[in-house]
Amino acid sequence: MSLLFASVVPDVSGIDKVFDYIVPESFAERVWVGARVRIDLNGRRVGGWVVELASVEDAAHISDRYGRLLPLVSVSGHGVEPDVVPLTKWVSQYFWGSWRAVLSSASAPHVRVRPIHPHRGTHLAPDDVAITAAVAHTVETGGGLIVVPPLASALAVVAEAAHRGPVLVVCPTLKMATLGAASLRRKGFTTAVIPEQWDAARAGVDVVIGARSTVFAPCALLSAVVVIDEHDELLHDERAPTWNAVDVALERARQQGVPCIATSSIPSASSLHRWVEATVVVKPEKQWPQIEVVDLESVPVAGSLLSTEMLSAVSQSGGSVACVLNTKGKARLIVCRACRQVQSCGTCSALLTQDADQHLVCQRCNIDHGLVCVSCGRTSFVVPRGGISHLASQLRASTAREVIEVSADNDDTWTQGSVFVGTEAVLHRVSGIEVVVCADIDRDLGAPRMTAAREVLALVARAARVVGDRGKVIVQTRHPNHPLLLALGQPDVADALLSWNKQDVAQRKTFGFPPFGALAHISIKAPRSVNDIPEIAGIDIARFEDSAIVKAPTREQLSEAIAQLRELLGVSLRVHADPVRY
DNA sequence: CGGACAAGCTGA
DNA sequence: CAGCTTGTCCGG
Repeated sequence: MSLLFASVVPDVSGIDKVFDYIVPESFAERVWVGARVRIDLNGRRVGGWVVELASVEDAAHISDRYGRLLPLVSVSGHGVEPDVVPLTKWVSQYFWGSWRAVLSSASAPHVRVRPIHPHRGTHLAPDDVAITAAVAHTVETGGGLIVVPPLASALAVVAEAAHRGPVLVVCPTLKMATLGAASLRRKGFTTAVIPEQWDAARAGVDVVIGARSTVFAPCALLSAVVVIDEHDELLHDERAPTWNAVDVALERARQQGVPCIATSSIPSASSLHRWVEATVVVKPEKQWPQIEVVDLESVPVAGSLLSTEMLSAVSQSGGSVACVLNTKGKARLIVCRACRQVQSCGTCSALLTQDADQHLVCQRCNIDHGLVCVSCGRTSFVVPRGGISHLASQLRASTAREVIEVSADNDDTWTQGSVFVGTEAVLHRVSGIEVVVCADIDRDLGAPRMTAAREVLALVARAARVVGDRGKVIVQTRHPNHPLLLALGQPDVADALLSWNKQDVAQRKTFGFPPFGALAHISIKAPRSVNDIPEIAGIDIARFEDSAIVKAPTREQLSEAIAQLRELLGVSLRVHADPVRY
């Protein structure tokens, strides 16, 4: 007689182990690897995923180890695709997180999956010669990077790949995926948008498309994986394990023996490094909008952000103009609405912040100053938004057009064709923008971290996409000789950016930063502290208040060090693989 | 995670 | 030393 056994990962946080169960004969037909099941665990009924099935032919060998096993309670239905289960395990190991968390991100939105008849679209003629050639080249070499600026070209890459068979497409946002799917359907492809159309994706369509967790979605007869805008930070999951959809897409493609194609207008350092031999730059007629780099030193009024270029763009453009002024990293002031007093700590004079209960607290000496103004005792405060209101009022004084401040607590419907002032979020919240002005890029460029220039580049690329190739981006700075800004000012921006990018990659090599070394951010909960981190040979540890950055020459060495720390610190240790900022 | 159990602390 | 808190281990 043969017996069936299932290894199950329980869906309980804090348990990162696999447990074995007997599969009752009545379930045997309905259990598969990846299925959601219910199990008895230590007297509790909990959910879980089957990660392995084994049948034992000879009952004589079973007695001891298997004699005490419990049966599965029930089979709930769909969880993870069987062929994706090994991928989820790889992700949990590579990014130092729990298997359970990855299985959870990779699971179908419902356990009930309705059967749908497979439907493939008709194969159509390719529509862009340059892109056809680029895709052919990357497919031949087993995968690669295609540098294409506009979203339409990225979708042409998807269309070209989809001519060859079903593709899985990972986008930074669901919004982009939905728009992309609509455009591909107009071209005659069948699509499934994840997570909504999970069932259709399993049954079979030309294009399975969605945000970052789509990298785990089903795709019948998968022939290629495509990642759009591979440089985008949104492809990183912020929750532990902090996996990155590009790395996961590559591993999925490797496991399933299909090519992985990434597209970007401003490739990340790791992709440029990884695909040195398989990078194709596609050059359509016009790819980037006009980019103007303005030297703020030449502004007539000292300290003002109102350059002649900005004002003439405001007066000449018929459509909306967005002025972006990031206030990231600047201290947020809390000001009394009544007496205008800036709230600061009486003991150490540090600026106060507000906690979840609106209490004014000093983070330096950890004192709760209560709910009232430290000066007049009233309870109503305002948080001035950095220089945004200031810039808006200056603009109002200089133009007849309507100037609107865009902020988080202000979500009116906008008048088209106005001038909008706000943080980077303006680019996502206003439509019909013709001109973007980055009013003071030095605030972003001067951020004290290795990735500052890349973040600026990502901002400019986002602005470029918002205005389209006939719009205009104005970048204002006091350091027009910064290599990145010099590149942005070149007539052939695409070319200049690519060489800036390669130079940046070379510079990272000399510092041993990713992709040439491995980084992790670790945080440590009480009762343990950063002082419990020992020195480890070959590992660079930068200690902060309750966290540390760990750097190693290779990922293997870093893995070893983290295993060692896990052993020592246990559950007090939380690991963030490949921090986006450092 | 949550229960079991062991070792440490307190008070009459 | 009962009764409680705190910490560590384990689950199939």
